[in-house]
Amino acid sequence: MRLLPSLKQLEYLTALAETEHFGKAAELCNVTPSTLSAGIRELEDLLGVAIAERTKRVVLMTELGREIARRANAMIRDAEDLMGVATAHKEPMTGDMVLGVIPTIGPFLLPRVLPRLGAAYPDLRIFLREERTAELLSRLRAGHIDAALIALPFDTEGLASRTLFDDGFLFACLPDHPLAERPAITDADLAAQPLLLLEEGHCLRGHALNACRLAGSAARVQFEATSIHTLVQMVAAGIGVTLLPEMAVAANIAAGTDIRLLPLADAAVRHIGLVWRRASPRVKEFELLADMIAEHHADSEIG
Amino acid sequence: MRLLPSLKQLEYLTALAETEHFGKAAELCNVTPSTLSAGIRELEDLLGVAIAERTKRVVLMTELGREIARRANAMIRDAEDLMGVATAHKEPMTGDMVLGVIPTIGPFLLPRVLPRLGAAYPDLRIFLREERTAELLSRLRAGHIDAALIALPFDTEGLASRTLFDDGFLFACLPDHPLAERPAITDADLAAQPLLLLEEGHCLRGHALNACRLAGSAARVQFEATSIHTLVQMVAAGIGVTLLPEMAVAANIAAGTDIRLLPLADAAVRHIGLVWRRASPRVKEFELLADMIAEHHADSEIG
DNA sequence: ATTATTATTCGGTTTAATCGAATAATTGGA
DNA sequence: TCCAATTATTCGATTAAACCGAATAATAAT
Repeated sequence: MRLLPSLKQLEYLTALAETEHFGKAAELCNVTPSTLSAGIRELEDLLGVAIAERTKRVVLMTELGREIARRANAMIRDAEDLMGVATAHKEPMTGDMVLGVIPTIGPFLLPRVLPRLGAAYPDLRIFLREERTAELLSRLRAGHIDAALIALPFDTEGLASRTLFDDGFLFACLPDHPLAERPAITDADLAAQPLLLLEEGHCLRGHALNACRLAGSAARVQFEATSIHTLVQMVAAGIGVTLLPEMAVAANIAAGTDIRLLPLADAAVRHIGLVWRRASPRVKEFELLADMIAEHHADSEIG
Repeated sequence: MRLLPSLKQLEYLTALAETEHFGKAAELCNVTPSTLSAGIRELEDLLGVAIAERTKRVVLMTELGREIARRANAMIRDAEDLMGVATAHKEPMTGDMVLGVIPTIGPFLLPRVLPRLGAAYPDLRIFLREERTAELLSRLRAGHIDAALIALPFDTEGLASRTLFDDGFLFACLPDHPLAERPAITDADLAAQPLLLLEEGHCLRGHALNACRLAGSAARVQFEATSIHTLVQMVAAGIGVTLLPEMAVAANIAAGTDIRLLPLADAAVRHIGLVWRRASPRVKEFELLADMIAEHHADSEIG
């Protein structure tokens, strides 16, 4: 049978690729430098190629060495996932789970979901990380977070995702605005309105523009806010109008202002979804988590 | 540092999952049953879960065991790929390469490309496998073939691909056909023609229909052939008309018949492409191969 | 030149892997 | 029901591998 490298050797390799220093790499692996050196040597013998040039005192990884280290990294992550499958199967919904969430969902959904989650699964510790979608997906792919709550559509190539529920938009303006007495706001109305939006990078910006079919006409945007709360303050101060997610309105984001909230004639939504790595060991748990959030939302719709 | 299973243990596991028999699995791994038994036991201890139920004399894999074996299989393939990266780097374009090709490309392209390839890389042995696209991609993903020559567009999700050149279509009919004297055939002409096509499963069928914007109207199809050669014979026998790939015409497929070949007014093409697994160790070689085929086609266009 | 740093080599020790024979468990047939 | 055949497992012994620590060699900085 063909010979394969050992995972231990691959760990040595990734440590060396990371540190470019035998001593530090050895420390990372909890072995002595001599052991690590021997391991790398074995690997080079096995592969028949040079992984690191060490003519001088400094270590320099070969281009090929980096490529192999990249694959080795992936394999080690796979091995950890494999271990995770077993532990997740033994005790589902226990231990630590790192959850990413975008800032236009987190503050409005999680305060009501997390208590319920904690009650249902007391041995599960949720760690939250609030970032924008692109950053979350990057961290997700790298294995730094287990799953992420984001708004779709978004490019989730290579990931698994599930839609939990839809989140609509409401038109927000002051009572003295020309549209303030309308029963509903049409696309045509919106097209004539300079909208206040979040700054570039927030998916809500694109989803809001998409909601009123204004994807191309970014030129109509007047000012940019850094958070939904800022957005509300700007509307309340009479600077302009905007579209707010129903989710944020339901969380009383406009409380304490005299902002009017009007429905849109042509219902448009963003889809709130949970995404995770396809090969994640905790797929079953994510399904449970998704169920719980979807149910929670259905409940709060009624109440 | 967290403990990981060894690749050897994972090999034992995959062998056991495959055979469901300790003795045969041991033979596959070239070890004694006792060794394999101990290895599986260690793995179970490490994971903390039962992989195989062996209360009776027969071995029954746990559902979880199968899932873990699936992952183990992928990891071992990754390890082999990693080894392959090194050997491919040492001596590119040598050794064995298994190439898949669809029947509507192979006979027309390869007879002229393979000699050139053999001359350029005398230490490379090409093994061909001629199947339809779906089968090829399935075998590609499973690692049974290294790369495949197919016609795009096709769903190549998760694979890497490169377009080599475009292959147009020609209208084929007998001299006594009403359209035989036209300088070019329009979409409207084609819409009024019942076409002869290949049987279901050949991508050429879809691509030809797509070439004349007839995707939906499969009802217009009269008879089905099992190969392009049959198709030509049917046209020559006066049964009907069809669309033939330029590539096949260039290979003199209609020689010896009095078939008229007319260009299409609205140029439509299929894209000939090479696909491979993204993680394949031979990516660099596939780029070389793709270059060679594309250059070959450009040359033969002129000549 | 000298010193500090760092990868490597070497000998010895500990640990792990593997084998072969014996054993236990189970099934199918006599 | 009991016997024979099959098959996984256990056990003891052997072999191979992993690892350490000290010594060494090579290099860069002072």
